[in-house]
Amino acid sequence: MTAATETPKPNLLELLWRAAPESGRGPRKKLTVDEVVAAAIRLADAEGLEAVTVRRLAQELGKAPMTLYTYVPGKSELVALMLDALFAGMERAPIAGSWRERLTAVAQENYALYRAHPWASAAAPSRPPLGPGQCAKYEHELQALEGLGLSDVEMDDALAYLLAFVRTAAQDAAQADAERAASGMDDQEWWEANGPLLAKVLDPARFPAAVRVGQAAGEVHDAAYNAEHAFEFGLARTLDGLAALIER
Amino acid sequence: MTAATETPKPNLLELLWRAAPESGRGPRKKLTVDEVVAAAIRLADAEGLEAVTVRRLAQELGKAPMTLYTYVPGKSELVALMLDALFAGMERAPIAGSWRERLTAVAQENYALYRAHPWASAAAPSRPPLGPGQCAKYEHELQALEGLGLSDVEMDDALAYLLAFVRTAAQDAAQADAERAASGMDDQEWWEANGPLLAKVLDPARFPAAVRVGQAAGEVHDAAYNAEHAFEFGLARTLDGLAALIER
DNA sequence: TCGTACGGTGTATATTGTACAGAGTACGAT
DNA sequence: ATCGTACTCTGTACAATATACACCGTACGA
Repeated sequence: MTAATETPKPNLLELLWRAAPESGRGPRKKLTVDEVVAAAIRLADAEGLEAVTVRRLAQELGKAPMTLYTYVPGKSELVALMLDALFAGMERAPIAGSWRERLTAVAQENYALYRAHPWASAAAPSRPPLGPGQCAKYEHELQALEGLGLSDVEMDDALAYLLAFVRTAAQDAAQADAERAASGMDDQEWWEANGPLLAKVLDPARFPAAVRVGQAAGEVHDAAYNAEHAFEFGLARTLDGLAALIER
Repeated sequence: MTAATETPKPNLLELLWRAAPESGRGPRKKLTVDEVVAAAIRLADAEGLEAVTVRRLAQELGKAPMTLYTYVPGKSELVALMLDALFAGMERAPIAGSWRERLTAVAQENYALYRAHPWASAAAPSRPPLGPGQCAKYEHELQALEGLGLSDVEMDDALAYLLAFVRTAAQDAAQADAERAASGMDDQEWWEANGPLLAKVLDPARFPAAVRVGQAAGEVHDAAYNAEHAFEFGLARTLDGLAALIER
C-alpha cells in the first residue's frame, strides 16, 4: 500500500499570503485566486453578497461550479479573501494634521469603503485573519496614533475602538438602505401603512418619554433613522472619548 | 364569482403587538405565538440561531413543519419576534445615581443580555421594528438620560450611540468565542500552527508599527483578541465621549 | 343545518454548499 | 524516452434550507 497522499489542504493564512506550495504538476491553472476574488467582489458590489454563490460565480468566470474549489477551499475562505483584497486596495492618504484630523480621515476612509461595498460591513469581523491587506491597513492607520503619548496597547485599543464604531455605523446604514429597498415603501408610505396601528398602540401614558423623544427624533431627520446623522454624531462622540485618553 | 377572500397576511407590526383580527372560525389553535417564540428562543440559546430551522422548531413543538406558518408568516418575522420577546423580558433595575452610573448600568444590562443570548447580538438591528419589548426598553433606558439638559433629539442620539457600541462589543465577543470553538484550537495551538508562517510574512521592515503594536497587544491580553477588555475600554471611551455632550 | 374560513399537514420545488469520482494533462523521476 | 502520479477541471449527487400549494377536517355563524 502506498502512503496515503493526504492533500495538504491549504490553510486560510497561506491562502491570504498566497504562500501555496506551488507544485507545478498537472495542467496549468487557467485562473488565479486573484481573478476569482476580483470577480466575487465585482459580483457582490453589483448584486450583494447573497448573489455570490458558487454556481453564479463560476458562471461569471466561465467555469464549472466545482472548479472554484481548486482555488479556494470553501465559501468562508472566499469571503475572507474578498475582504482582505478590499483592504489591500484602499487608498491611503498620507497621515497629516492634528490627531483629530488624522483620526477623522481614517474614519472617513473606512466609512467610504464600507459604503462603497455594503456587503463588507456585514462580513467584516472585528479581527479578521491577518492577511496582507489587513496588515497594510493596520500599519497605515496606526500612523494616525503615533507620537501622541499612548502606549502600544492603548494605540491598539484606540484604533480598534474607532474602527468598530465606523464599521457598525456603516452596517446600520447599509441595513437601513436594504430594508427600505426590500419593503418597496418609502418612509411616507410606510408611515401611512403602519401609522394607524402605532398610534393606537403607542400609548403616551405607558411610554411617555419614548413617544416624546421618538417623535422629536423622527421629525428632525426626515426618516425614522438617519444613518449619516448617526455617523456624524457618533464620530464626534468617539473622538471626544479618545480625547480624554490622548489629552489626559 | 365570489369576492376573492385575500387572506389579510399579518403584518409584522400587528404580530409584534399581537393585534391579529382573531376571527374564531375553524379549529382552535393548539399553540400560541408566544409558545412558538419561546421555543425558538430556547433552541437558539441552546444551539445557536442556525439551529432554529422551521423543521427543527416544529419538531421541538411536536408539530409538522408547515404548521408554524399559521403562527408566523416567515422566518425573518420569527427572529424579530424572538428579539422583541427578549427585550420585553429584560430585568429593568431602577434608574439611579449619577448619569455615568446610570448609563453604565444600561450598558451592562444590554451587554449581559447579549452575552446570555449570543445569537441576539448578531440578529439585532440598530432600529428593530417597534415592538412592545423594544418600546418598553427604550422608555426605560431614556430615563437614564432624562434631566441632563439634553434635547430630545440628543437623548435619542446618545442612547442609540451607547447601544450600538454595546451591541457591537457583544457581537465581537460572541464571534471570537464562536471562532475559537469552531477552529477547535485554543490560542496556543493556533499560534503553534500559524506562527511560523506569520513570522516569515510579517516583515518588521514592511510593517514596523503593526508588528510592534500587535505584539504588545497580544502579550497583554493572553489572546489575539480580548473581548472583555475591549468592552471595558470602549465603555470608558463612550462615556467620556458623551460627557463632552452632557457636561458641556 | 350547512357553507365557509381557517388550522394543521404532506408533498413538492428551487436553491444552497460541497463531497466524490472520473477524465484528461503535463511534470519529474527513471 | 517513458510512465506514474499529482493536479485541474467537471458531472453527478446529496443533504439541508425556506416555503408555495393543495388537501382534509373542524367548528363557528348565518
